[in-house]
Amino acid sequence: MSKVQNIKGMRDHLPQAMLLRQHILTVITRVAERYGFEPLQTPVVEYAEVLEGKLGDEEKLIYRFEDHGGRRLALRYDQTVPLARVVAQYGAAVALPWRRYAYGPSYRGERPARGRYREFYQFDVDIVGSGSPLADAEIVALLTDALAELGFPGFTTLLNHRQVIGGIARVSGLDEEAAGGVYRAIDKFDKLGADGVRQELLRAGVQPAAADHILALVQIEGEPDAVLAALTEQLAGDARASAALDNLRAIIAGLAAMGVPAERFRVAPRLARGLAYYTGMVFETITPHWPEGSLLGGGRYDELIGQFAGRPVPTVGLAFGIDRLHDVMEELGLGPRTTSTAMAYVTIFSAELTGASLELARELRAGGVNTLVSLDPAAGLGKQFKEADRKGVRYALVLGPDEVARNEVVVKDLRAGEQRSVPREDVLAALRG
RNA sequence: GUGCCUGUAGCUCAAUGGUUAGAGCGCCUGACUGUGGAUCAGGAGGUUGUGGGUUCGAGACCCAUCAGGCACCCCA
Repeated sequence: MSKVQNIKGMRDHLPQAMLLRQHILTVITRVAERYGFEPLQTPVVEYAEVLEGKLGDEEKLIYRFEDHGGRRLALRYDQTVPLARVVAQYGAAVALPWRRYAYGPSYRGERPARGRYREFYQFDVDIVGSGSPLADAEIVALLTDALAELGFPGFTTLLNHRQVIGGIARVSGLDEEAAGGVYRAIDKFDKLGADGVRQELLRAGVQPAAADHILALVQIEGEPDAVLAALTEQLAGDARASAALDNLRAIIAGLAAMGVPAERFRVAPRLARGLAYYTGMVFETITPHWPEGSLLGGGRYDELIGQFAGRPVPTVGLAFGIDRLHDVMEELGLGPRTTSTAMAYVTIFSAELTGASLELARELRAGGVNTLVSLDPAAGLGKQFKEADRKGVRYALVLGPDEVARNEVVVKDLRAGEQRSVPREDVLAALRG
């Protein structure tokens, strides 16, 4: 193919997009480190068998290939399985509990759509080696802080537990085998409504009475305590579900104690989530501004790492979908509208004064001011101002013969359209002020 | 992976199967004094996503392919 083109479902991020993405990354990193999380980076490529057998149905989406030596390799599907590999591989070198964050691309061979790509970036935070409900709560508290700091309006985290869903299926007379289709049907509640889900359930082979029972349970809404109380009553006969509800109660108590506002989370028995490795609490964060999917999701997976390590390592974590956060923020006009990394543009008045301008630029940079300098001494000031303006730089500086003679610099605020002459030694202060 | 829709200038879009495919915005040059935006005058920019086919004639119709969007599926 001679065509100049990028791969389907994989995007180039031009400077304006990158500046917003970096802002998102900076905010989330700051929040994660505020909670004491530590960075980890792993390769994009893993041995195929590392990824296989952990993802259930989704395994067909893994990109696989052979290297020059005939080894079966795969592009990572997420950053959770690589984390499990690392924990198993380095043993006591990582002290548990371990709070880890990781940022990078993952790959899934899906049909691309809005907010969904074949190469996509996730920011993962996980707490490895703790089964405490405080760990679950901390993950949710962290994401709430991060989204609030990014300026997201009206987001809510829906909480559920794998064994609550399991209990609903069991109490309705279904075996674990039939439960898969039930989960998928339940998960579509917001999209299909009660009648639609009922039809799906019947299609999955659920008896009408059982379907009605499931629907009744799944539709329980209200304050977390009230929802939990109602579910406790309905699922009293199921020991695992009862334990799960106690677990959710402890997590919610933790959230309150950590200062997470009550309007930021709800208990939603209809939340299912697809990834096969979740074992405990599951959650996803939604916003009315992104109706077709979640901003991020996660949960507790107590057995995945054990598959590698040979010992139980309870873990809870989440993945921020950076591409989605970016798309939503762009649509809502959130975040900085920066188009340049530079704050100042130093013009060059003439070939003879090139040295003076470069010297000024060097001083500004030494003083911590991001500075762009003209590359064309032959260009008129008008053209240079235009370049500065187009780049979105706020200040243009002029150092002509008059300024040199008076040891001054003209500082022009391109946004305000005003300019003034300041003594050379005050330029840094003028730009910072 | 399945179905539907779309692809024309850097961007947003025009053009009944019929001359040399147009407009707005943007871009470049100049009017402009040592100065961006505003105004005016010029200018550049297209193998109509790509490859086949039908036709006297295709941007338009057909097939394939690539890319994007929507609905499934699933998910970040």
